Amino acid sequence: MSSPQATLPDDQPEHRYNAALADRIETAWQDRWDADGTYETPNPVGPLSEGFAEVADAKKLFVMDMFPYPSGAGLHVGHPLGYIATDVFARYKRMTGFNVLHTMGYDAYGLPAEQHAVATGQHPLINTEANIATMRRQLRRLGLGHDPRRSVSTTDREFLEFTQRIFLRIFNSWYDPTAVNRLGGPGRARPISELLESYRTGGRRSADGRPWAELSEQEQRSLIDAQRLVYVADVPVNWCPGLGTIVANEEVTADGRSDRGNFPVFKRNMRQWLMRITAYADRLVDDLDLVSWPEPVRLMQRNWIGRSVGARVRFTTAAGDIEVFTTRPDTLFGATFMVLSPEHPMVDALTAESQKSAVDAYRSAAASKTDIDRQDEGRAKTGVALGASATNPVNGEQIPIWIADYVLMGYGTGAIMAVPSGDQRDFEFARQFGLPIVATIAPPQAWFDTQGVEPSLDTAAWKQAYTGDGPVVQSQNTTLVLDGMNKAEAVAATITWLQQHGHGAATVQTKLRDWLFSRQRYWGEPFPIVYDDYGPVALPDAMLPVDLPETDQFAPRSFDANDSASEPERPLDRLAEWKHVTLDLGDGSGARALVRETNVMPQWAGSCTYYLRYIDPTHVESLSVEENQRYWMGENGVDLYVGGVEHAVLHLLYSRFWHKVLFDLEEVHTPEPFGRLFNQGYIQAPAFTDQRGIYVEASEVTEHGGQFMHDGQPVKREFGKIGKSLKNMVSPDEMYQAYGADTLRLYEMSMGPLEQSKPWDTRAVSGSLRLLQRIWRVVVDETSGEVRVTDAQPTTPDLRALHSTIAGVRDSMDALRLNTPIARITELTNHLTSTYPAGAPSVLAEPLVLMVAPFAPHLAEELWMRLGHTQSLVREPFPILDPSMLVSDTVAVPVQINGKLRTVLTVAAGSTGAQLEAAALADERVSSALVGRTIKKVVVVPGKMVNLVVG
RNA sequence: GCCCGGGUGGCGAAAUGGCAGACGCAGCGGACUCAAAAUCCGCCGCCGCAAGGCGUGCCGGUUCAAGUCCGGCCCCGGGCACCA
Repeated sequence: MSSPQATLPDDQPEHRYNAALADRIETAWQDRWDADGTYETPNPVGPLSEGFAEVADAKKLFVMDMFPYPSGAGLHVGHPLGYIATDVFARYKRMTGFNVLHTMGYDAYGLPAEQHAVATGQHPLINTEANIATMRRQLRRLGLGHDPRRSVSTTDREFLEFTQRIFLRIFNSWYDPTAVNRLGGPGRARPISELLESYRTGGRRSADGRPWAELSEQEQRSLIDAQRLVYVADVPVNWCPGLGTIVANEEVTADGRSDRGNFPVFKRNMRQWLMRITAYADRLVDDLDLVSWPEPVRLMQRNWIGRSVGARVRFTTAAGDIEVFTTRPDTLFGATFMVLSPEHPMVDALTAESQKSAVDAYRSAAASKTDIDRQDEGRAKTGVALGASATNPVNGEQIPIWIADYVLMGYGTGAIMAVPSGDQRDFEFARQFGLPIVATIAPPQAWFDTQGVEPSLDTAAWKQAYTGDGPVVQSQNTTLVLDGMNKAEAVAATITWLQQHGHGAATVQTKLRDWLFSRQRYWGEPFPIVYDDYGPVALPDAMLPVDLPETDQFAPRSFDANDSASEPERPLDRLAEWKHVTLDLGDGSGARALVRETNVMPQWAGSCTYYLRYIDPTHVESLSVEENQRYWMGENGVDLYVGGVEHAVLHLLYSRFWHKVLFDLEEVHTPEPFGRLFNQGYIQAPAFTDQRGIYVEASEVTEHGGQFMHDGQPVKREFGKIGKSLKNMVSPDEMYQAYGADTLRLYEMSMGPLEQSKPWDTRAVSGSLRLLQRIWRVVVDETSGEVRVTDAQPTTPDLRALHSTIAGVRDSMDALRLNTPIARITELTNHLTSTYPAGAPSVLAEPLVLMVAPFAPHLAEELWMRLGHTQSLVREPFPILDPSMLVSDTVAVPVQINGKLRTVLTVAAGSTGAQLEAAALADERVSSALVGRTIKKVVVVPGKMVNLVVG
């Protein structure tokens, strides 16, 4: 693509606003802002409280960006989109009287730094700190108004201590579903000491009913540990011996191998740390009503948690009870068979001798199938009968038990009752294998009509299952009569009956699973946990932080790639002196030999609660100072949180979970961390592929007559997310050099709606530079450098232009519609430059400068100073709208005939409907169009429009 | 297949149900200049000499009036994978 004009001709006016001048202005103002502490925001109390008295009456505003991972590649122009938007918003809010907290941190634990360390043998901290320094430089050059004192990294020692401290709060808690929480709803986390006390005093007993005192120490510890919000359990994971770590589903290829290294991956159970996020499933769903977030994100979280209300039903078999989960207990009389997942633990016990070989074959076929294979199978149902039956609790019928891979072990109980008349998958399965289909809900006439089928309860003619509502039929026994009820009534009646007869109970099922919290890596937060003979023990807060020990071996131990039984050996396992310690935990046991936990926390840990660090960045004695936290979090938490939609589920769900635990423990005081969320779009850029389909460096591609060429060869243009992988990076550094930071800021904000993805076009940046040049010329003479504003009085059209701009800008800022205010500012600028080519009245130039300040702060500060002000404009009041200035003597009123525009009348403001109608009819273009036609109706909206309906 | 977005000039985009295309990029014409750059002035949806007609993915509907509301479909982007 064409490269930006880095230099401009030599003979341009000496004081023209160009890249070189912008660079001088921007650098100077950045230095002055730093020196003056312009963006330092005071806390109510503590070390950062200086100056708070001056803003004590202002409203607070806490603005946050999703903090970045400090990548080695530095920034590209896609990164700052959200950062500029929050900065524009924060600057606008400062100018409208808010005390604004805005800073930026770094989410610096993570895999790329570890892999770099493995490759180079250099400690990841060295590389991480260098990357942070680069990003800080690039962001500072952008002129972001961040409080530098609050800029933290998750790897800072104080931050590490903070993260470990929160971990211990969660570890030392359990979830009491019967307790009333601070919002008055059911369920809250309570200190583990209260659970212990309840056992000690006899309020609770072990599962087998023995009192606390009769339990062994091991039994006591296990009983408590099993109920913590952080616990150890065997869970199915993707174990990759070749890498020596567990890998995520998305890192496993379709043929069951690791993304990196292409090693085999084995699904097996392994002891892992988990966080009990499922305890909060209901509140995580319900409290989405408390936040103003984009509806799609709330929907994604609801779907991810996947709450469905239904019942558990027990079916008896010769080998014991099988429990199923169903959302449709009302259709129980239509359950004509049962399907287990191939991995269900009771399959072996239920399989008849005659079916053994078929079942084994099906099971191994299902196990070896990849997701891709299953997908290719399309809709055809497969399965094998076990040769056993179960008793349907409502009618005593013996129904056959099958296994099929459409039933998943990971959801519900891994077993379903199949109701083919009311579930399409069960219907297809029944048709495939000739199983009975019994209708229990009578479909309406309309349904049969759309099917083209004669209405009948004889399902032989049905083409598909009926999943809708309708009167229940064929559903009664001696103690339960559902016939005639609707769906909701029948669900309730069935659940009551199941409970009374001991066959089941109402339950809520979620898709959400507990959060796997341990990683077999080096570059993460160590757990503040040691083990004694009975299990894990929390370190006391006074022993925090647990620092990462020094080493130069950062990779986990890898094993023979096929050794599926191998056990992970983590980097910290090799550090025997660190791992084996003698400590006095202060619990009365004295100094004793203990073993440290050698897993580390996942990268999510650091991003869960970093907003609390921004509030009190140096504080370590507790999570934060309550007065500061209550001030900044207010009623609704962070006032604006901006980031990419890719974090819609995981980060935001984990963060909400931790916050809710801390809320229950009265460490924080809002039910939700982020009151308002905004997702910015991506910046996309052209990317080019050669004839082999390989990406080529986009900056080296040239265009000749509509044909894109690279290295003499034609290449194909695509569009994609800007970045390294598509070789279409555009660095902000290039933009600073060619245009200046203010132009880059203005361009990114003017590209289009913030939430939309949009293509980068370096050529179009010049339009933003030209606007800033015109604003510059409103104030400064390009040749002499003299300030050229005048004392002239503004005219009525001037004031109308000014105030319509004020109205347009103010209207859009709160909603983060940041592209249209720039258009309004452009209009005002064009009005001033064409009306006053030799210098505009200062009463117009000053508000123009103030309005552009959030977008182009350096330029605005410079002009403000040249206009004679000695104070920074950062806290100068934003121009205020005088609505009377928008009132005009005349208005333009469109006249339509049959809805089509015919003319526009200029009439006196406040004309009545009758006057408008008369004026319209008197218009020549209207009357000529009306020749030979009759007016049937006249619609007049006074001040707005006239529409003549003619025959 | 399901869920979530989105389809408006050559391009990025504006538009509380009330003048479609504000503002900008690119382009075209003119002024200034020896020339160019910069700047300034003007043009710039499509068809048509014009009058006028047609235009917001497609087909219908509601309305005096639809880019906007309703129903159905098509295409593009993102997410999920038989969730009982």
